Amino acid sequence: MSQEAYDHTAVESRWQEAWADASVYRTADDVDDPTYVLGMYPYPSGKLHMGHVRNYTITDAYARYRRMRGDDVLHPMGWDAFGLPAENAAKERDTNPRDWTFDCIDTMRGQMKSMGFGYDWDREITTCTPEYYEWNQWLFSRFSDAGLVERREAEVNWCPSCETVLADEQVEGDAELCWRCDTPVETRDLDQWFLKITEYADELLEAIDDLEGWPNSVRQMQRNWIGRQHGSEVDFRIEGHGSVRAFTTRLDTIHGATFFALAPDHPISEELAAEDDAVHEFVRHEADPDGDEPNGVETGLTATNPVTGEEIPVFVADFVLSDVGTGALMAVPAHDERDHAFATKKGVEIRPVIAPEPDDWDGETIPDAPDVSEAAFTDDGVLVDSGEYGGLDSETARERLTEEIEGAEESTQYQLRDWGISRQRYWGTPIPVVHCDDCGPVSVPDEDLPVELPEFINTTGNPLDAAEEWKATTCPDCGAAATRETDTMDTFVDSSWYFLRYVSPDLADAPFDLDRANDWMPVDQYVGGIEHAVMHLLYSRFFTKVLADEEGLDHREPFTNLLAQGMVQLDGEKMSKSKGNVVSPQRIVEEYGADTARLFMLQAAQPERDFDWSEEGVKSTHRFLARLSDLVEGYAAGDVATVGRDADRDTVDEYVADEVDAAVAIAGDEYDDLTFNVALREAQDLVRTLRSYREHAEPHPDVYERGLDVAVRLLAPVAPHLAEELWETLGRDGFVVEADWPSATADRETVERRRRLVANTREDVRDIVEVAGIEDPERIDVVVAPDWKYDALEIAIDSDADNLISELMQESHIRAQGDEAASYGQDLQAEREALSGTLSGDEEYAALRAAAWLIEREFDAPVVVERANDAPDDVARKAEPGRPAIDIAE
RNA sequence: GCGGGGGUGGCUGAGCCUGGCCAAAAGCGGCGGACUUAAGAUCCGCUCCUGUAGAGGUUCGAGGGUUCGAAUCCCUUCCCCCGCACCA
Repeated sequence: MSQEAYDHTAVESRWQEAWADASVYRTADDVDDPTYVLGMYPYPSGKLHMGHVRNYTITDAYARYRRMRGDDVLHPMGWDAFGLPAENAAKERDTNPRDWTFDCIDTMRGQMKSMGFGYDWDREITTCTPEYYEWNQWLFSRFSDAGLVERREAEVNWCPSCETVLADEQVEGDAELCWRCDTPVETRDLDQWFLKITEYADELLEAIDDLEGWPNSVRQMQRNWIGRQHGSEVDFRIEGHGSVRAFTTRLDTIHGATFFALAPDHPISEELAAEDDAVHEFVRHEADPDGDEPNGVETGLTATNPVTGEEIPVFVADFVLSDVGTGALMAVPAHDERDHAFATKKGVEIRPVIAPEPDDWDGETIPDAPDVSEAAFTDDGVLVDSGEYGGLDSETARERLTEEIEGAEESTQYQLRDWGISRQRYWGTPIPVVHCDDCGPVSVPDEDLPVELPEFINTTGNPLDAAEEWKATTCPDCGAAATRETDTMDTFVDSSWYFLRYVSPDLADAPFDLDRANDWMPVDQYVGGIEHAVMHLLYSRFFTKVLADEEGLDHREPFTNLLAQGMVQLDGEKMSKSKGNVVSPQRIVEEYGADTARLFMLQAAQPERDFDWSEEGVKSTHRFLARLSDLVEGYAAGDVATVGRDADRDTVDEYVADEVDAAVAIAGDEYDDLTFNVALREAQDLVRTLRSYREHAEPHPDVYERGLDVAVRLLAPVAPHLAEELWETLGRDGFVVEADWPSATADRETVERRRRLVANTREDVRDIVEVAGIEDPERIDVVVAPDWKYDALEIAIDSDADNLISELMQESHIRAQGDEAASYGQDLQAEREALSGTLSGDEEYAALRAAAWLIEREFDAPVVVERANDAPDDVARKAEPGRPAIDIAE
């Protein structure tokens, strides 16, 4: 047999063409409810990288597996084709974003095809085409109709280098750098378009609990991002400035409020800065919200505590953030760490008003106040020194105080902000609005959509601003001269509903076919990188909910199961161009073939874990495929000496047949769980078993051929080209991609017990041979326990009687064993709690006979497997269920 | 700080939810053997300690607990990674 690698290039291109010609990945519009398998569509940056390959290998393998299981499968692909890099690239290359993007798409589509990814390319979508972005505009108008669009001036993150607005999420790190170019981000006030995602904050938060197919980490990140907090708002009066509202989650601590603090950009701080030099100095120069130290300046004003009437000093402090709560807070240094630090620094009183609840608290006695001189006590407890509220527990006190303080009310705060979708860039969806001097901003009527992008103009600012002809239009309402909105949409708008477009990608009068979407959604299995845990996944959930409320979609969540795939690393480090440690998928495909790359990736680790790329591993995977190829081709070519097809099966044949069953039973479970690594190990082990079957025995053709056939099918989802080639070599009809998944006659528990029995018995023989120092065994007897012991074991497992022995003795055939039964009964009694089921005596006998050749081969001695009745008593006596007696003659 | 995930044999890493078949899968590395002129590849074993018949001992970050029985459940504690964070 040769160890030459098979010609992967020829094999792969041959089947890629055959699949395409036969449209095997096409999902017809009239299927009822296909299994929807989706990988996050890529930004067409130029070439596929290993992260893409891993992502799409996972979805492809799963899609193929589901298809073999008999499901209709929807497995589409598209392009997240708008975005800033295209503009930058166009400028660098003196071309335009459209041409550059489509070039990239062509390259990447070709790479995907060469990887053998089985997409329904008839459903391909490209977000930068008017046919797609028209529906972004249409949806914008629907959101607008539903009152979910707002235009307002907002302080935005502005990247001076990209000359664009960034979402909060696109600003990275404490240094606040642009996510694309690492330039420090500035702030600007601009009129911006917002989608009111906060209207859905409660549902987005609460529905996370039901997303049981999502990883906990992602669910938790979304909860944090939404950041809902229940508390109270309460008014403090500041002389000369009226009432100032503060939000607190700890209204129970209000008697301990010893100062009041305002954000540097709070309106009152601004007023004070105008008249007070110290405040001005602080607000304009000293305030450092990003620093670790809380800084502040005393204003000389006092605020009136609405409960106690006490006058407390007012500070302007940089640890107070204007976008948190109300931008003003009552500070309780005794019970808040940050307030404590500030009070210590400024010498403000620290007055404890909450004591830890005593262990034996009677619910009435007021405990002693805790010592808070060194650190705040931040837990809930019992109120002390709080007037009529003393002795209440924190929670009750909060409720009563909220009720009884004049003007106080319950309030819920969110960290989630409305989604600013305006971008001052060219390469995005034009926001479908016209600005009219008389009518203000007016939506472009649906019949005038899409508002298409004009030709690209190479300019430093926003090219749409420079497109004078395009900008000039008329007001849809009054017909007067008007100008177009020049902002484009954040590309996350595109990706918030693209999974719906695949359902009906060519539909001309709606974004998606509602009936079909209701049948086909949600996505059953979504796979992508963890970096989209918050933005893309949250926005998609938001869109889905709005479409459910406004457009009759029957689903409120887009993705049932989510897999966040791990990174492909090199020597423990993330691959990146800047580190120069990138492995090119292109090279791997050329050198080893797509099947090798796919198989290596999936068997290297569980899909959600990071793993190290290893050239050695790739080579070893490639050799495996070559061996498999040899094995199948050798058989097909008649090079394997087999027994006649009508020969009886001997024990080796039975063993191999059992192992084939075992592989099927285990691999199927593991594919279901997306633990490809385990499934593939099983398939690889099966190939190894078949090889040694060929080497050490004359295979039975039925058994051997079924083994090869099963191995090919188990590997088909991951190594589809070679599987297809070998499927044909075996003379099977049709495509393996359309073949049925193999079925097993044994369940997983049985095959695992069988394997364990065989493995334990083999180990025991080795132990004996070694420990007893047997040089050259002459004969090995393996004796399976008598049936009555299996019966006794079963009774013992089911029994809850105190006296097991008397229960056993009620069985006449056990009682008939006399002392032996009593002795075994005592053993069972002693291990009562630890007993577990085994195979039946007959099954054990069959399994051991089938495996006997392994022992024979290893020790070069005949092995006799027999039932207890046929063996000498002194040997048979030691046999127990799950543990045959072993007698070795020297 | 809060939240999430982890700490397992020389290394990587499964097992932990649903306690017992766990001295603990698999891979790598190492050792021995087969094949080969040789190397490579492949195949068969071994790889915590002790042991002349399948046994015993000590292990799963540390310490306690529950249980007939704990890598697995509970508590305390230390360390690592990820996300969020001067969030009122």
